[in-house]
Amino acid sequence: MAKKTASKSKPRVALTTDRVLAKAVDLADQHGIDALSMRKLGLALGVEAMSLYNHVANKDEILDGIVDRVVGEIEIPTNETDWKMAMRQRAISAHEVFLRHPWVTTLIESRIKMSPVRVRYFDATIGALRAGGFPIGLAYHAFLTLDSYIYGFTLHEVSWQFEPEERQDVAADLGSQVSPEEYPHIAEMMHFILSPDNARDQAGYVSEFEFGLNLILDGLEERLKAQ
Amino acid sequence: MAKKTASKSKPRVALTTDRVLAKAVDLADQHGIDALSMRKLGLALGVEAMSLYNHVANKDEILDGIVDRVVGEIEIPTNETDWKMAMRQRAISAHEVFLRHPWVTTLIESRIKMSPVRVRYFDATIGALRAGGFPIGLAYHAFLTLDSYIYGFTLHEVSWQFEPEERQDVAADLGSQVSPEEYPHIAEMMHFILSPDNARDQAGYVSEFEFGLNLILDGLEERLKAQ
DNA sequence: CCGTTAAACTTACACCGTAAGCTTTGCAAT
DNA sequence: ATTGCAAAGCTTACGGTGTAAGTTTAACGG
Repeated sequence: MAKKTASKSKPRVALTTDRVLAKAVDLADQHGIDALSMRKLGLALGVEAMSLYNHVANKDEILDGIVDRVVGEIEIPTNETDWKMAMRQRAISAHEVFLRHPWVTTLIESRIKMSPVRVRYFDATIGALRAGGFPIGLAYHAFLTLDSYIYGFTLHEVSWQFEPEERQDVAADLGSQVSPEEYPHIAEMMHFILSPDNARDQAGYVSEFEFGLNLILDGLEERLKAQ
Repeated sequence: MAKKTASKSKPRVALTTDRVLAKAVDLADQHGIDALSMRKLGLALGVEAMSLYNHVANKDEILDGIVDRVVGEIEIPTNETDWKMAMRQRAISAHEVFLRHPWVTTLIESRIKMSPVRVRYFDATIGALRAGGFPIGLAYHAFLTLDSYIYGFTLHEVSWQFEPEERQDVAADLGSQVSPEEYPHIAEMMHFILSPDNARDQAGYVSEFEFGLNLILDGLEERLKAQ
């Protein structure tokens, strides 16, 4: 009963790259990406910071890895539906995923490392457009336009997300700086945003996201027909 | 010749908040936003890091300040042209400014502090849309859609900007990972992007930016008519 | 039972933002 | 001209960061 089973105090549950990345996503989700440091990540895993380097090369690899994991959550277009439906589903899925992991939007564009996950995502998207009759040039433009909108909108959205009570403070702070005489249009817009008329569409930002999304999809359809 | 005019070695050219921010923009432009530290900024101004705190409260105030300066470079819509022209000019101006200061795109959405500069920018934009006949709700949606696209596209663009020789390496690296059999659409798209056919439109990304921009503007016009 | 080896830990370094306290500078009032 | 004082500089220090280098521990195959 000596060595083999002794000192059960530390079973050492075998760290893996996967467990490291999963915990990193957890921490980022809970405390924001800035709070993700090697020491804190180690702590959360019951390990010293330097031990992490046995499973990842450096912090950049962790950032690449967690972005990749999240991108993997986005539903990939299938060829079973028409291109417009496929693109809408993809956009909405991406939007949802990014809202679930708000820190990704600020990170994703700075992580240009290609990975199988992202390559597959790109390929499926372009493929759905090509299957819908888009020439390659138009498909490329369509992809760029859609993704720019998705990232841009979501980035905007997560940056301006406040807790309900916070929202009042922010509005008040803004209101104090913005005299309605000097900036009538801002005042009008703020009034509109905070009005029940606008709040009625329940999820708030959701319908706002879909406004631009539908607009772009309709526009693409037109460009496609004009070919 | 004693005290008063002696020791001319250090004229002490009087640091100001303005000089601090201007130099901060310079440093960010030259070496990226990550290289902007209080110590390096002080060094560039011939001053110790802590002296900066006599002119700015903290680093966040510097970040807010330099974003504000850059936003101030964007041309504000005037009421002399129709809304579509005004929006196009604003978008193109913003795009140019962001390319001049690539670090801003990653920073602007995390700096939600309102300032006179930004308030004026918002107000002028909404104002141009209202003057063009947009109801407030549609103006708000139009603003959100356009800005999402502008930020999203530019963010994408600055992240994927490479030096000419680098471009080859990246393409090669990507090519090695992407077998044309496995990912035919990616391969096709890469071929298209690198082809002279696409490179012909000189500035490359410019026409790509304007594709989506025109698409959105046309779509907004349609929505406006449908009112 | 022991040697190998993977994976943990420890220490150390250069950087970061900034709080607290000290020193110099230049102007205003005497 | 001298002095007083406030503004704006400097110095030191603390707790944080990523990670290079070296050391110890634990698990497993022979």
